[in-house]
This record gives sequence, C-alpha cells and structure tokens, in this order.
Amino acid sequence: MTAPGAARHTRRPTLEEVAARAGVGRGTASRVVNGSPTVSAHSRAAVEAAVEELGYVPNGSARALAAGSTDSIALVVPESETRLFAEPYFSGTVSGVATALADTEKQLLLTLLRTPKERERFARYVRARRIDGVLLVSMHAGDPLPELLQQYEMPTVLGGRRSADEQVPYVDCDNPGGAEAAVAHLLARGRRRIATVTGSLDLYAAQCRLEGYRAALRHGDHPADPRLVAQGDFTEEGGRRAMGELLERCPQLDAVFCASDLMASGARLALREAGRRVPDDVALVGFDDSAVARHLDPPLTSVRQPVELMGREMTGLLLDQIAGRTGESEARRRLLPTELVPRGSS
Amino acid sequence: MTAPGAARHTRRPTLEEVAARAGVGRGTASRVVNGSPTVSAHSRAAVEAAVEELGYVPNGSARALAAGSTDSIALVVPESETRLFAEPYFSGTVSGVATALADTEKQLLLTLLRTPKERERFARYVRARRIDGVLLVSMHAGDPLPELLQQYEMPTVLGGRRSADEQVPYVDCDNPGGAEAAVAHLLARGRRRIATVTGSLDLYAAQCRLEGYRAALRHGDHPADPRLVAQGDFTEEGGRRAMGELLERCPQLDAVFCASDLMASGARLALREAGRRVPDDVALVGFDDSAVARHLDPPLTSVRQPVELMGREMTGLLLDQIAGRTGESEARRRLLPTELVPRGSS
DNA sequence: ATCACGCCTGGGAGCGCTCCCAGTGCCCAC
DNA sequence: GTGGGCACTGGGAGCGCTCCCAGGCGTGAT
Repeated sequence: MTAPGAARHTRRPTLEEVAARAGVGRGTASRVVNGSPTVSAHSRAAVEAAVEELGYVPNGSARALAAGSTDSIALVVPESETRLFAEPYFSGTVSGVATALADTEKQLLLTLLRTPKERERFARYVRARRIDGVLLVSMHAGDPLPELLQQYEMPTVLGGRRSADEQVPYVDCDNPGGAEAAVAHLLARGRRRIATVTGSLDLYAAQCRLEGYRAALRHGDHPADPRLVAQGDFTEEGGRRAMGELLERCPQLDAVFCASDLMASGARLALREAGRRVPDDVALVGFDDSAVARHLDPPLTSVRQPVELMGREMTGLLLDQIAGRTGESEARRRLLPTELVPRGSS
Repeated sequence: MTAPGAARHTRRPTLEEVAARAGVGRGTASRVVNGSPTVSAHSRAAVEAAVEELGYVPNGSARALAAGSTDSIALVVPESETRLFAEPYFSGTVSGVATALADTEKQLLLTLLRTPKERERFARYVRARRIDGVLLVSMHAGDPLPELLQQYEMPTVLGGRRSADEQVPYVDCDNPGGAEAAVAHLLARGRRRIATVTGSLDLYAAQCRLEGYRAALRHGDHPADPRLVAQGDFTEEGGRRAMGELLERCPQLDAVFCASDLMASGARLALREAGRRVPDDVALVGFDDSAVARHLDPPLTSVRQPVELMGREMTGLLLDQIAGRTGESEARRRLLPTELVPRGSS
C-alpha cells in the first residue's frame, strides 16, 4: 500500500498534467502508463518520474469509457447470504477466483441476488457495462439469468451446470462419479441397505449425486429401493428431517449417503436421537469435505470437490472469453474430478 | 428482470439516439432519464417511449466520468475468506448493508483483502475513483487502511472501532456492556469462579469484552484472578486450547465467558474431553448469538449483537457522507446496544 | 543527393454522458 | 404595446482517457 508523498492535492492529476511535467505529449504518457513498448527509454523515464512525483493514478471511469472495459468482474450468488456463508463451496470458490485474479488488474465484485429487485438492479448494472464479465455460481435449473447475460453479450461462466446439456460455458465437478465412489465405498465395507438424502432437486448437482448413488447400486447388482431415498434441501435441518423419515420408513438401513456435509450433520443428529451409533449401526458419508466433516463426531467420510481449483478454472475461462480467446467449445467447459476422503464415520 | 424486446442491437443505443428518436434534444432526454421535474409531459412521454423501444440503458462509465460518481460502494473485509465465511457477524452485516442499499441505485461490492498485493490493488482502485465509498469491517488495531482512505478523500465508515478514540466515522456495538451483562448473569446464577476466553487482543472488540468481564467482577465485588483469563483468537480451535489451559490452571472454575460463540464451541469440546458437564459443572456463555449457539448441546447462552442493524446504520452513515450530509461529529458515530440471550448452557 | 522505411512522437477525434447557459415562446401585468 | 417572468429546451463544453493518424527524424540503400 504505497502512499506517494506528493499526492496531497485535492484535485488528482490528469494524464495531461503528467505529460506536461514530463515534457512529452499525452499520447506518449499514455503509452508509458500502459506499458507500450514503442517508447524511447528517455521519454519513459521522464514520464515515470512525473507519475511518481504527482502521485498519478489513471481515472478508472475515463479509462473505462474510452477503452470500453472496466477491469472488474462480478461473482454472483443468487442465494440468500445465509446459505452463501454456511457452505464451504462458496468460500473455496471465492478463494480460487481471487487467487486467479491476483496478478491481473481486474477487481473482483461479490454480488448477492436475494430479491427480484436486486436481480433487476444487477441486470441494469450489466447492461450499463459496469463489469467485463460474470461468474455465476449455484444456479438453479430454470434460472434465466445466464441466458439474459448472453443476450446482453456479457461474458459469463457458470460454476456448476444447470442441466445435462448446458449451453453456457461452465466449470463443474464430477458429481455422479463422486457420489458413486461414496456409495461403492459403503458397499465395499459390507453395507447392504444404503439410503440417501438428496439435495434440492432443482439443482442439477443434486440430481447428479442421486444418479451416482443409483449407478453405484446398479453396478453392485444391488436393488434400488425408492423408500431409501429421502429429499433434503442442503440444510442441516433438512438433513435431520430427511433422516427421520428414512428411519421411520426403513428402520433396518445400515448406511446413508448425504448429498452434502451439512445434511450429514443433520442426519447425525437424527441418528443420535434415534439411538443409532455411527458407524457401528449406520455408516454415514457426506459430500463437500467441509469443515463440518472434520468436526463431526466421528469425523465424516466425505467427497471432496476441488473448489479452489474450480474457482481458478472459472476465472481462466472468463478471462479467455473477455479477451476474445474463445476457442472451440471443448475449451469452454471443464469437468474436474472429485475424491473420496474416508474417515471414521464409515 | 426485464428484457426489452427491441434490445437486440449489437451496439447499444446512446442518449443521443434516444433523443433523436424522441424528437428532442440530448439535454431533455438526459433530464427525463434522470427524473428531473422540469420537463413537459409531452417530451417526457416521447423520451420514455424511445427508451423503451430502443432498450436504452445509460452507460455507466460515461455517467461516472461526467458526473464524478460511480454508484457503487465497497464492503471491505481485511481477512482471509475463511474467517469471513465462518462468522455470523459478516453475514449479518452483508445482509444489513444490502437491505439499506435496496432502494438506492448503488451497487454493493464485496472485496477481500487477503494479501499485501490485494491491498495495493484495492488502494489503486480507490485512487482511480472506481467507488463512491467504503465500508470497512473488522479492522485490526494498527491497520493504516482507514487513514489511507481518508487521505484519498474517500468516504469511509468502520464497522467496529480500532481503539477508544477512533477518529474515522464508525458504527459499533456495546461490547463492554454485553460482556458485563453476560458475566453479571453468571454471578446472579451463583457462579463464583468465572473464567474468560478472550479474542485476539489486537481487535478492540476483544479488549472491550475483556474489559466488560472485569467490570462485572468489580461491580460484583469479586476478585479478578489473572489465571482465569486465557487468550483465544476467535477460532474454535483457539477456544478449545484456551479452555484446556484454564482447566489446567484452575480446575475448580465453575463458569466461562467466551468472547465468541465459535470459541465457546471449542471450549465445549475441551470441557467434554475433561468430563465436565455443562451447565451442571461449568456454565458457558458465548458472544454473537450465532447459529453455532443454537446448535450447541446444550444451547448456548450468548450476547446478541444487532448485526443486521449495524450493517444498515453503517450504510446510512456512508450514504450521508457521500452526499455531503456530514453533520456534527455526533452523527458520524453510532453505538448500538447488545442483548443477553439466556439458554441452557448457564 | 534522394528515397524509402522504421522508430517515436504529438495531438485530434472521439467514448457517452452531465452540467449549464443562452435561448425561445408564452402569459400576464402594467 | 411593452416588459418581465416563467416553463421548458437545445446543444456546447467539458469529464480524462485511448486510439490512431500524420508527421519528424534518423538510417541505410540506391
């Protein structure tokens, strides 16, 4: 955080003034400030000195207007901030994005869309070209925002698809594979009556995890019993309630795969209330590998998503798009692997 | 989220084009768009129709350049995103700020400052006048950022003071009072050997809560025993470790006031490991009244901060500052009350 | 000497808005 | 009939930058 000594003007200096002081033209000054190579060493030094003495910082609005780019991108979360802050997925993504942006001049804006009013305002913000690109995270199946952004010709990357044939560039992780690995792991441990608590099924990720659960059973030549499937909503309370239903419907179940750690934590509560021991009576597996998983008693086996990496990849795709480096469609979507982390709960 | 039908141009329309279509001058068109009252009903209608037909949205950069304001404010968190997301304080603040901004045209930018590099970039962003004001949350005692922003003449409001004689406008809550109420409550319940786990003492809030603890003991004519004070760091693990120290130093303690719920949760773990029952053997009180408090077993008595309200107040002060409505110094700082929420742990 | 070519350079022409001033037209009072 | 006031309007002059074109000046080939 540098605070140039000479910067105590009320009016901030303009490029013109820098140029005058350096004894060069405005064009040359601009070239130096923007690192153009076609400037003589002499002029460059003079301008750099003037910039330093005057404490010059280019005016962002003017630059944006003239050049047509704002040097900022938005990370948009169409959720109440409660969920945002509860889930490790978001924090990891933010971290990855910030890391990828670290050696750019681009600024990250984190925007919550909680109400229709906020959505509308954001739409206006986009149309007013206040940002260069948008990262959309955790979009629900029918959400029209991505298409709206495309219509406005705003570069966009999704974190998580909305459906199998997502048209907008995206980064996603192998949800079915992760879920399948988790359930296969339970089968390998000799569990036979394996239940699942799903997430809100209007999220494609939740559907995929359910699909992975079913695939594992299929591949293990195991009958799928619809009574062993209960719907949660990615909250702890939802997990608890769903687990309660499962215990009522199928008291003899011996394992549960939950589509998120938070729900697994809720399920753990319900199991405790019902007097079931984990993992002795019932094995438990979650998804996300969040802090919750490590803090549970016993520690929760979980499926790790490479959230940080996803954030970085999303940023990469977006920067490509902004720069016009839009390769073939292959390069506009990315699928990252998940990994099972076995712990005491299974 | 409106998507005007006629908006399918590649080039977005300018004010000039709107004016031409409406058959008025640029000035009149601008007046209508900005809601100036001195426009005839006829012109207004014509311009509004043209805006609708063309799908006109004013260009933010041009507006910012001409008018000198960007219609966006930043909420800055100088912490790793891990802490940001773990603490209810932040989520409440974000919510309050967003609410206060809801019927403004201002956009909220959430910015993390994790590294010196990011701080520098943010400083440049501020100097480039990309935002109209800054909300700073959770600043450590010696942090120079607020002074830097003042030097850049950027309107600023702090969420939480850095010291007793904070010069920058701020909103804070009554930390000493809350802590004192918590400890007085423990005394009233007949506890006699009351320990405390403090937060990182480079945060003024942590010092205040410790001060409140001491004041309560003083007012209760109770000796203060330095062995009953252990330093934590606002994390769960820190709370656990501090509690361990306390149990070792003073096995006979019968109550603990923790400066945050997260630390109380860690303390709970340490107590359980040591075979102490809550509240029978040791009463436990936290601070924040977060979700953690309600989920603990038994539910945690805690001190509620009006976080949402704090966010709203901060925003109010900032908007006043931006609009130049800076009243006397009284109006530039605000202290909000805390409230004890008794639950099963005490 | 002449010309062509490269390297640098200055500054005009915008970018799309807001601000403001000088009108224009109209109505009412004298 | 004249003057003053009011309601509304058009468009010039910027805001501070980037883009780009025309030109100056040296160098080497002809």
